[in-house]
Amino acid sequence: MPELPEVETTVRGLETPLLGHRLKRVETRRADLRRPFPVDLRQRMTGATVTGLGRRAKYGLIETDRGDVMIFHLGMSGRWRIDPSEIGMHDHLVLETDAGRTLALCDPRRFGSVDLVRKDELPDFAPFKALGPEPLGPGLTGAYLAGALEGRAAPIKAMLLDQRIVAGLGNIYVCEALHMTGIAPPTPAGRIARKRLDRLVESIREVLGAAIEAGGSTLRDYARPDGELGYFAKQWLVYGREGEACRCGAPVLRRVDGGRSTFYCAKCQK
DNA sequence: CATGTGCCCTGGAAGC
DNA sequence: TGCTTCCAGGGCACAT
Repeated sequence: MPELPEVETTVRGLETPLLGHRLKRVETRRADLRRPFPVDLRQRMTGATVTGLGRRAKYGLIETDRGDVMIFHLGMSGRWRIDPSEIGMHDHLVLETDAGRTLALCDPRRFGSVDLVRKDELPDFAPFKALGPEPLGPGLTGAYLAGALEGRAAPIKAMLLDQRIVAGLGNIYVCEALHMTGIAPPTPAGRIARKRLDRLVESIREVLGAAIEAGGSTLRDYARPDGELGYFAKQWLVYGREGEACRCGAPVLRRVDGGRSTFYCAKCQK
């Protein structure tokens, strides 16, 4: 379930096996995910040493001493398997380090992607060009949101999922943040009072922060035999809880907008 | 430009 | 048990 917190946790989990290590083997096991793997991926990554790991929105970044950055997106079903007992049919990219560790990018639905760009050309990487501010960074403020949403008639839920407004929010945490703030998902984005936007920003930070913390705990025990990164504990208040009681006692409802489920409480969210 | 819709792909869960 | 249907964390192309 890769949203921003899981990508962040994944990137942190890659530090130990990758940071400072030389890649002695880089193998793609098919030609593409959402789009083709870079044709020179193997050539440019083999023999390179990983000098840094990072994240931008829901993209993970792996930097090498050659000035390259491998950018991965986990799509809907992607995850890195660490030291898998065997390589499976959905392990589409496999890295082996000088320490003998194996990392497999597993993505059954193949909605993910892998790109390779020069570090100094990162700002020109097309998918990054239009991204809005990081939700956990200094760029996301009530004032910024007020400006970005001014005059917009679209539902606040759709606006928060738009990566050009805020980069990295996904369906789960948008539902959770709107619930925490008490804003109804269909509310026209441009008509939300500034004060509520301030609180929305706080909720976004709180919800993401808690999820990253939970992911961190998951990470600490992820050294299970299969070495897989685990899933986050499902501690959501509305997401995936249709029919259950909200904290207020009213039922959690589900509606579908643009083909995606929205979970909310009609009593808490106005 | 702003907004809404459909599709990419597979597997797991629920329904019958 | 076995078959069918529904559903899913994202992003993008395309129509209006």
